[in-house]
Amino acid sequence: MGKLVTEMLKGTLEGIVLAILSGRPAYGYEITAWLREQGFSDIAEGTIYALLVRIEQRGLVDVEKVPSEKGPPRKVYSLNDQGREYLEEFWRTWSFLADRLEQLRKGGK
Amino acid sequence: MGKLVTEMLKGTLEGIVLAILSGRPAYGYEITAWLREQGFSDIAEGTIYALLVRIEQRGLVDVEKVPSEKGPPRKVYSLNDQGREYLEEFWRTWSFLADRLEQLRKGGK
DNA sequence: TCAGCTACTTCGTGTCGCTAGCTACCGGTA
DNA sequence: TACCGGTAGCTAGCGACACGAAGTAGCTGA
Repeated sequence: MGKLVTEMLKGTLEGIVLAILSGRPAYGYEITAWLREQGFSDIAEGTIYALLVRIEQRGLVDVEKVPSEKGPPRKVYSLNDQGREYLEEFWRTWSFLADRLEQLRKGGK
Repeated sequence: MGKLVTEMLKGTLEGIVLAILSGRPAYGYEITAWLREQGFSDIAEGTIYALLVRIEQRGLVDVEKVPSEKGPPRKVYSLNDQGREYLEEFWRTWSFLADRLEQLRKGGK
């Protein structure tokens, strides 16, 4: 993947992370690893941490510091009510966009 | 729509415009109007023109200046072979993203 | 004459992901 | 003991992109 996906991730990566957190609490390192497994081969570590800080400051997640057996303590994030609401708004916006795109793809060729 | 869609448009708006041009040649004012009809209520005019300049400089489109009955001459853009190739690459990237998102939406709740 | 539509251009701003670095804790190995 | 690699988080500077606001210019009709 290249620059194309990088640009597309702007705005969607946030929703992706919130969607992950809606399933289960998680910490940054874990999320990064999971994303890489899913094929987002070149998502930068720093990006995830910065994103987590952002959504924390917006009050979309709760944070708990949990000691790790191997390494420094983990910051475990979990989606709160406000975050869940925001996630739904995200899905609405995403559906809107995806619908237009799908129509364009069909009509365009 | 608000800031959410603005961020999501980064990277995708380019593909949207290219997809439009793959159906038929068009000029900026026309594209803006069409997008607004489609529900992209707050796409800024300046954004489209800047985008068109960008894809022209990358050699994805051919340009022809056509006089208008009412107003200054139109710059009509049409997708060339390079643009068509790029559009396919865009669709591949988009599919990848959309697939992950769809999976997340299903699994997440 | 001047408002209003058509059509394109440009500049400054904010957001976001990337790059590239850093700190710090732990285990195993040379 | 010294060092490396894996785990875990943080930060500063950068480039790309959409937005907002303003401007230029051509045409029509009141």
